[in-house]
Amino acid sequence: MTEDEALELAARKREPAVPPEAAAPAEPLTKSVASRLRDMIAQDVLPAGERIRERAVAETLQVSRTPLREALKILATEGLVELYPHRGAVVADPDPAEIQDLLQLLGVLEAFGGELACARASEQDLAEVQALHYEMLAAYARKDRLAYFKTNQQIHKAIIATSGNASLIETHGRINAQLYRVRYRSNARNTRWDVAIKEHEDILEALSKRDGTALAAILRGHLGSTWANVSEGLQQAADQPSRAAAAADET
Amino acid sequence: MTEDEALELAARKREPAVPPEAAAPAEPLTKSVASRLRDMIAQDVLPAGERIRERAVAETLQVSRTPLREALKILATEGLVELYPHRGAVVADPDPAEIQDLLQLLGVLEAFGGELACARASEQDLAEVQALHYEMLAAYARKDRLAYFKTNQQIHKAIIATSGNASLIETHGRINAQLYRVRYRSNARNTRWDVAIKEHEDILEALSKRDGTALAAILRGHLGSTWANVSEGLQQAADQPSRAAAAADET
DNA sequence: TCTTCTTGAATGGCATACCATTTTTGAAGA
DNA sequence: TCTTCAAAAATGGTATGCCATTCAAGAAGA
Repeated sequence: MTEDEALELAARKREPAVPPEAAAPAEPLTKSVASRLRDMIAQDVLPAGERIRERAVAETLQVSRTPLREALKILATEGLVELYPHRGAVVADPDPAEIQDLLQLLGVLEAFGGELACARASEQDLAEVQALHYEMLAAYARKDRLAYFKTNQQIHKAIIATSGNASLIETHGRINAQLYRVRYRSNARNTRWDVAIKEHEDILEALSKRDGTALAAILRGHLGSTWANVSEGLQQAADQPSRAAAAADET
Repeated sequence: MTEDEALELAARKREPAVPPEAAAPAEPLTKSVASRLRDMIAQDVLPAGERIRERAVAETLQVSRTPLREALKILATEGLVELYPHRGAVVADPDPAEIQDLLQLLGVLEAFGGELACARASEQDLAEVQALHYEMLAAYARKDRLAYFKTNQQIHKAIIATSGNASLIETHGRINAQLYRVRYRSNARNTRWDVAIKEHEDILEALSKRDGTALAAILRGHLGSTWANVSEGLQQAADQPSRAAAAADET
């Protein structure tokens, strides 16, 4: 990875000669660092609870500490990391209560988005969600959990996007990001897959009928299933500690 | 102001001799700069749409550009300023559509908070809200718009706080901050003061009865009144430009 | 052997310096 | 007088260095 990034850096420095498009505003380093950190957190490259050492991570990412620190402030505001004065940053590790709070809030946001979507969506928008739904069914048929997870996320994102409320879209994205890791893990061991599929059928039906009230109710409850699965997973993890936790105990 | 801040700075540097309490974690500069900027934006010291010159503002605040820039990243994430690559930061200036989106979202958040509050609030919590309500009535009786505004904000904040959902509290605060300026101005010219009071009576009644459904409905609609007043104010401003805008035209 | 204190290494916080891009200004030409 | 272009000033972006605080290791004492 380090080599690729070095090449990328070199490419960036070469560019100024002939900018392909004057419209390209040249994204600041801070922003791209923030994106990469988000990915690293989502993919557990930076595991929850782990301390982020500025100098080490800056070197890994081939940037100086300044943009890294600015990116960390952003992630802290987004709730993905926590900052302790003079003690550095650690990747946020929400406890069950926080996860439940986040899921409930997300449910409320999705319910609102669903209502608006029913009122404002174009036929094209509805067709796109329908298409994603079929893609998800395809992943389900193949028992491809990863594809299922991603398509599922896309569907919810698409519904929110068609709400047309920019602040809602923004806020939903933020809350969702805080839950990404948890939901990803939950998806991997989901024992209620068929239930989720059924709920999605209901979601699509309400949406195509433009029944905002019904859709809102379904969406708000939909994450209840997620919570049931997540809390079950957490319980299981508590009873039977993972290898990682056991290894940590050995030190 | 510069002198006070210089003194404050000196005080900060003197402190390390004998820390009064070891429990005081010494707030980072970035955080306090962010707070001050938030205040400056809320109070129109930094007017909406205005460009923020890093070097100038840093000097005013008696800090270097580093913590200032970190603070700006935070405010940008919060939606209070907008960052344009290589072109700097400007104070966010939401247009009517964005304001309406924000108000609707805030309404949904408050409705959710109200539901939870009805379910979870202690008698003590309810008593506190009731007390704030009477304080607000006092301000209304005195036609003290500023006191009314602040108490009003406190009431809504208190209800959300008793919801017990940390993410909701956080998110609500953020959306509310984005609307602070607009609502402050709106309050100053509100022609529907009596309507707002009536709605607050209803809010208190539903809360004391712990009727979550009713409270949610009222709170969600409550901001509709705010929107009516805000949009009326914006319309008026468009018809009859303010002195500030006129002065700007002269240049 | 365990506890406590001291000392040094490591880390984060902040300021400063330099570079690239953008904006402004003013001079030349139409 | 207006437009265009070029040079310079200003501004934001990034890297680096120094300082204060925290953390870790080891020595001294119980």
